Amino acid sequence: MNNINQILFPYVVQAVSKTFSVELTEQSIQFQDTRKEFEGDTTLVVFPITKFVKQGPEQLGNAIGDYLVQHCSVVKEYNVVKGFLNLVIEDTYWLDAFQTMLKVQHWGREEENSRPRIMVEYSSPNTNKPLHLGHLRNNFLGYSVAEILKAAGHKVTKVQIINDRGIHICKSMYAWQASGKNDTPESTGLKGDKLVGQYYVAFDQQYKAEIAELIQNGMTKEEAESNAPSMLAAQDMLRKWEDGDEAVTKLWKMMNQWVYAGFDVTYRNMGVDFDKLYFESETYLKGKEEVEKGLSKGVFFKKDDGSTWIDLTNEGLDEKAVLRKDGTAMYITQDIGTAILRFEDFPDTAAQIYTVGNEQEYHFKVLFKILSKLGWSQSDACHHLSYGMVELPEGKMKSREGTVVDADDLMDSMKDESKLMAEEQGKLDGLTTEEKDLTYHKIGMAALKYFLLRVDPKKNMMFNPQESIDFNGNTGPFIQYGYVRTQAILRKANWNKGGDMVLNGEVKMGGEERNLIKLLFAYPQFLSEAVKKYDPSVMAAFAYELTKAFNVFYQHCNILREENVDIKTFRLNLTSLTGQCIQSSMSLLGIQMPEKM
RNA sequence: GGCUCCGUAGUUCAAUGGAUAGAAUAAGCGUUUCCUAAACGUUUGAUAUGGGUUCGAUUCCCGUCGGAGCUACCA
Repeated sequence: MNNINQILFPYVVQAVSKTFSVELTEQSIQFQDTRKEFEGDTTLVVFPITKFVKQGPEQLGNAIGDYLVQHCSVVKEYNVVKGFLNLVIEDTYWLDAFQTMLKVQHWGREEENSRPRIMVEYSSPNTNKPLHLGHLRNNFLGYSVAEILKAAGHKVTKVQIINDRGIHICKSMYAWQASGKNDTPESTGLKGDKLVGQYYVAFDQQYKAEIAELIQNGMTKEEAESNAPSMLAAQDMLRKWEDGDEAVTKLWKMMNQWVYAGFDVTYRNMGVDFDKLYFESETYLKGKEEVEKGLSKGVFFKKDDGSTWIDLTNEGLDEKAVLRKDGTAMYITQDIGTAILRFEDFPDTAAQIYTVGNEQEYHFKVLFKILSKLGWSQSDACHHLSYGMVELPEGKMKSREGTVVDADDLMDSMKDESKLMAEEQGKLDGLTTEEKDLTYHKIGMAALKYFLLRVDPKKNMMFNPQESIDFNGNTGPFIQYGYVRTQAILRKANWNKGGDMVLNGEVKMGGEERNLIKLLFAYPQFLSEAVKKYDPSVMAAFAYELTKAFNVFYQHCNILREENVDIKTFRLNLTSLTGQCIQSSMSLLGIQMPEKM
């Protein structure tokens, strides 16, 4: 409910109480924004009230409207269409609201650190494969939700779990060693993650070939899969790694370094960062400990074969294994360890948000239940920020079929495209090469980030490499362009931010200005909805609506050419605040604004 | 088999149970002697299907059809 509706609420209650002697419940008073084809700023839906008052909707609407115009000073006039009471609010109300917004330091945002700490986990890629399109959605989402929570006043810690342990790492290590080539990122000129990824693929190919051969020699598929020499060698490596074998550990460290160095480049390009990293190689033992503790408390139980389980059948879930019969840790074991370690590292953490694909919804249900049974009450507030897949026209991305869209390549091509377009327009003449380059980057990333974030996170989305990313319409660059316009005007006016706002009552607002003020005033409502739903697309929609409203205003109202000084000042202030809010809301999506484009 | 999610213009996305289902793009037409036309205006075009609840259903419930995912001592 926005501010104006909060003001109106008691008057509506009064109106019904005084005219009909009926006390309304809170639920029966429903406001919504007035549709633009009708006159008004806000609309009371009358239907729910007809249940309490025996009157036709139109009659009732008129009665309430009359009362509001007489008793509530902000209501200027009203009209009733069917069961909808459209209320026109006085201009002075909006002008006052505008003044209030100008006085606030960062309009729309809450005071920093005024709300409890929330930990946001995102990214957490497999170290064997370079980052791809799906990771981009993950990273942009996680980063954006963290920024949104911050803007809403939360302390935020951005974390990532590095999956640097397990058989998959050993596969690449084995393949690298077996090739005997001693390739390094330096010797090949490849990014470290790309190089290691190649060896992971090489392993897979060799493994497949071995299986085929073994099957031909009479083995069943299952036998072949577990007896292929390369797999045996990788498993042997894993054992050695767990025993702390020096040579294996050294190789593991070296190859992990390569991957991280490669990822760092990609992260910098993406514009995301982390406050703290957790390494699976360091937390899985913690997980085992916590499971042992839970076992003695009776949270878990052992089966005859020695494996450890939890029974969640009473919670509507299944039994779930948490330790193998040989006592080794599983995926969920290390997640338990990591979660608890984080609660211990940051005792003021109210909740953890996990940005992980929706195929793991079951996993997180189980994890949160386990944490709760282990006595971590914060787990009730924990949230799996589940997002849908990014699909290609040919279906799912499959590395085997070469349909993986590489994150680095995609970001580069976005930048190239924005460069092409900018050069065609020639509006960046006069900037240095570095400035131009930065601008291309900002525009390309805006197109990509906005494309991935404007969609409801939980839904699968379609990405067509050839057609999807646009620079016109409902896109990042469109919004950037709106911002650039605001800045161009302010530059020409020699506008100092926070310059004196001299508004006298004579200022007559047009519909364009009014709409802009209404939207700006709604910023906090959009933000709180984005927080509630952990949904950046809410902010994307806000930035887009705001930019559209500004463009209409720009098209229809003179700003610099306005002769009346009061109106000109008013419009410059409006331009300034709009620019500020566009920048602010887009920064919540991790999108930066260029000064020119 | 069981469970979860999804199905909206040609296409990509919107819509706390509310008004004539919004945008963008594509296609057509128009706007620049004037603050950046990556803009603005305008025309055409959609709720998979059958029931139910409701004053009112894209939204909630049930069935059918279609798509995705989960249901590992994998991660």
